[in-house]
Amino acid sequence: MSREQLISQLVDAFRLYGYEGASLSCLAKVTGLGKTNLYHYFPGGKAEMAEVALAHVNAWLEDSILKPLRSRAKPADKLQKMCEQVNAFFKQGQNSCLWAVLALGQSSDDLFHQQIKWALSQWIEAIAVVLEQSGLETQLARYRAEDAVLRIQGALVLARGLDDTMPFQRTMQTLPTELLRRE
Amino acid sequence: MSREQLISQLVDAFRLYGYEGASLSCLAKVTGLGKTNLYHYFPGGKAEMAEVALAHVNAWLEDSILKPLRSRAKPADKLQKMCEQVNAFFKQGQNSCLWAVLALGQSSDDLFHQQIKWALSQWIEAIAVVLEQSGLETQLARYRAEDAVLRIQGALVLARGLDDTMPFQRTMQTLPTELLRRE
DNA sequence: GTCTATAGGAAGATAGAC
DNA sequence: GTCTATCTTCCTATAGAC
Repeated sequence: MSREQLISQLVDAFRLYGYEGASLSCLAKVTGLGKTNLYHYFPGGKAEMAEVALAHVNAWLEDSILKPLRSRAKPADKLQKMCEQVNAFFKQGQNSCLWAVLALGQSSDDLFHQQIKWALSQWIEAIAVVLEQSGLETQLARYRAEDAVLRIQGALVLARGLDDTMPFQRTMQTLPTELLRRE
Repeated sequence: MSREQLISQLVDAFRLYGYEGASLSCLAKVTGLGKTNLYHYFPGGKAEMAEVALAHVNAWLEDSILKPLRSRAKPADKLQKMCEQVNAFFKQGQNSCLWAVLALGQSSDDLFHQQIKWALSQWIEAIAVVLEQSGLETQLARYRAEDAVLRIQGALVLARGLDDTMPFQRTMQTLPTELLRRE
């Protein structure tokens, strides 16, 4: 198994069970490796595993979301692409978001907070730029960009709370036009 | 200290540290009681403490949100009142939501899932009814009601992730008019 | 790299004195 | 009701053989 696959499994485990809930026995079972092996790959222990998982998600953001948003395509197309990528990454709403899980689960002064803050900020900023390109006023573009990320996060919470991914899927469908609407 | 105060402290502890993160030592410190005393009040242990905390939040929903929404006041006023209650309950976005913390932290087949699902469903349903009263078509009313709860949850996630409560406060301000808008 | 074995501590929970 | 003491289980982490 490649290191990429391994990290991907760690991501899945952490977003399913949370940081505290994902014990080493749990991580060992999920990955199929012994507890000891996990320390071989990640000498820093559980904290390093979570940081690597977080870095993996942040790399996904950079490659699959931010880069396309910064391309020279049309705003509507870029937002459309973004929603498709998000929909795929979160498996139509079945997966929860590692940022949210770690942000809600831990106290505020933790290891991961900076990485999470950076990722969310970058995402919002990138969307805001796209909305400005479409002709929206700066302040409104920023509000709408925050609203976009906020709705994605909320839809993922609702998916788990209601055990229903429909609100997430509808949000992904309507988001591009809602963001670009005049008024 | 009254039982109400005690339970309120448990709610605070669970939504701050999560279910796994809130150890008995932690709960003992937060409440000022010894670990043993907690078992005196809640023989069912930590699981019972979390269930009682959840029941407390659900009672808040019923009293402070659902009851007013079902009153005979004007739709716009009822939604306005709801946002004020939510804003106060979550301390302008500083507190996170126990439903979200428990829904994201645990695996899906857990003890609390039914209570959370019930609460979110009731809330959405109550908002949908209000929006219908205001003249919105049934299906659209339901979508917007889901969107309302979803945005509140997302705003609370963002507040913790970005360490910034502004998106939450703006959401609370604009939500009533956004929900009622014609289009 | 992958195992067994195990250390050291914190977890949830209980017994029983006062 | 509130304490001290204690039990068992599970946790993270390490040592060391193969």
